[in-house]
Amino acid sequence: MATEARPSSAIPRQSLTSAVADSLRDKIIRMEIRGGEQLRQDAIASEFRVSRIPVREALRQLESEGLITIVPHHGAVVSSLSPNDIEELFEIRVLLEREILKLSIPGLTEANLAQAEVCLKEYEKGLSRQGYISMWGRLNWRFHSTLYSGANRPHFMSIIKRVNNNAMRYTGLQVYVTRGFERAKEEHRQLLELCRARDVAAACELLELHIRHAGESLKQGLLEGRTHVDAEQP
Amino acid sequence: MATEARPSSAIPRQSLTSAVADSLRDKIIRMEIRGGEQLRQDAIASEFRVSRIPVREALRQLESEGLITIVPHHGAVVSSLSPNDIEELFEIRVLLEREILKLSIPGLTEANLAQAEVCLKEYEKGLSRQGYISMWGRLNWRFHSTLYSGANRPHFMSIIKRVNNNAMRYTGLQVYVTRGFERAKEEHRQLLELCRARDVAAACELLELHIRHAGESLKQGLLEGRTHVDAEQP
DNA sequence: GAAGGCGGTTCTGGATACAAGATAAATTTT
DNA sequence: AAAATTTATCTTGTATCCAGAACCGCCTTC
Repeated sequence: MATEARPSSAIPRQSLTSAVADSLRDKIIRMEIRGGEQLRQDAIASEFRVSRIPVREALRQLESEGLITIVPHHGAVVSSLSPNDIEELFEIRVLLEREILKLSIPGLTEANLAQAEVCLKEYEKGLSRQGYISMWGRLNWRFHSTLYSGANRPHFMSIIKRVNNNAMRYTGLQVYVTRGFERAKEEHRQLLELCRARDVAAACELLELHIRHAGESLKQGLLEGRTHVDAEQP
Repeated sequence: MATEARPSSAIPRQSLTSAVADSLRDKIIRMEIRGGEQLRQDAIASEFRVSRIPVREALRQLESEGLITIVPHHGAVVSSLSPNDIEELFEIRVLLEREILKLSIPGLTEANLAQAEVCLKEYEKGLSRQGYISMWGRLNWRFHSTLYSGANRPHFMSIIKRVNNNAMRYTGLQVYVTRGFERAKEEHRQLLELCRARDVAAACELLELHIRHAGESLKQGLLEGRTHVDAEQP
């Protein structure tokens, strides 16, 4: 019987590997662990009060999600993205999310729209609190994915989620740097209204602008060196 | 057992985990392991003459690549795709590959074009042999990825590769069922010529048709239930 | 004094061993 | 004899342990 030795970072009931993976992913996305940082298996293991086995499996998973890079016999490093990478990720976002929104709008139910509305409402409350950046990222994803749910395209969603995960720590940053809350909020509301009106063309157009502009300003921020994101390696 | 190995080390070089992952991925794509089939850790481990640790890590990796599904305490199952899944994957392929081809053509070098030419030449030789289905898949990917290499978009490529991996076992099937070799070969040659002529619009158009038609006929094949093709098993 | 070996330390990679959950089978009970 | 329960067995999940590679400092040597 395993001692219920109150672990400091409590791991939920699922498999330890998944729990560790989720927790690490979260920390990376929240930028609690920065790009370029080394991930020591032993440190992570003892932090979560587990052995290194689940940690290693989690690292493998995160690697194939593109969040970290594993160099054989040297360890795992949180991958940091160059401005070019960022630009590319946002190109992909535009392409995929425009398409899925187009496919989704005809299938959106009232329940979906209401749920998106709830997300917007939660913005109001959550944004002033301390962890607002990560909160913003999470809400942002919930809002977008809700709008896409009418398409019923699980593979699309899986890829989009992955791309978003990779970009999210930087978008959070971008919002922080440019104080873009209000603008994003406004765009989201407009977007929801266009979806509600089933105006596919206008909604897709707005979404594209929304994503593209975010990408642009983020890339600018990176280029201006306002964050010491490591340069791309050889 | 495709492992040409002396007792001790079944897999040379790189980390065992990566090697196991590569080998398993290959077997799944070649349909040497069918959709729905259970993957027993112990069996895989003893097949490769390794312990279960690298196997488990490899399975995690394959899971996040979408090739298998891991059910906690129950094991890993090769995921099989429904006709709807297939259709969706091909939608994604059209979207991404059209875009990347557009981005790539201006940047294609003579070396790239020559390499694509080589792929086409190898078709001629390879296609009559026994393992032609997997050979076809591999060549197909090499040809396409060569044509996309001018875009310099690693993230695009990574996603496209992943989607292709998921669809590839079925495309092999489709080619087999419809005897589509000749048509595909012809389309590939046309595509190469259009790229050589830097005719972006026509090339993208042809690529879209190429992918879309493959998807359509494959979906048809699946719906007709002609899914039992014995892969090349000596 | 600088370059290059040389040993100790640390970390990752892999294997064996053990615990726990799940499935199948056999036994008991009604 | 059928259903339910318990037991047996198999498979997965996790921990502990060992081997080997990379890093660091020291020392030797030219």
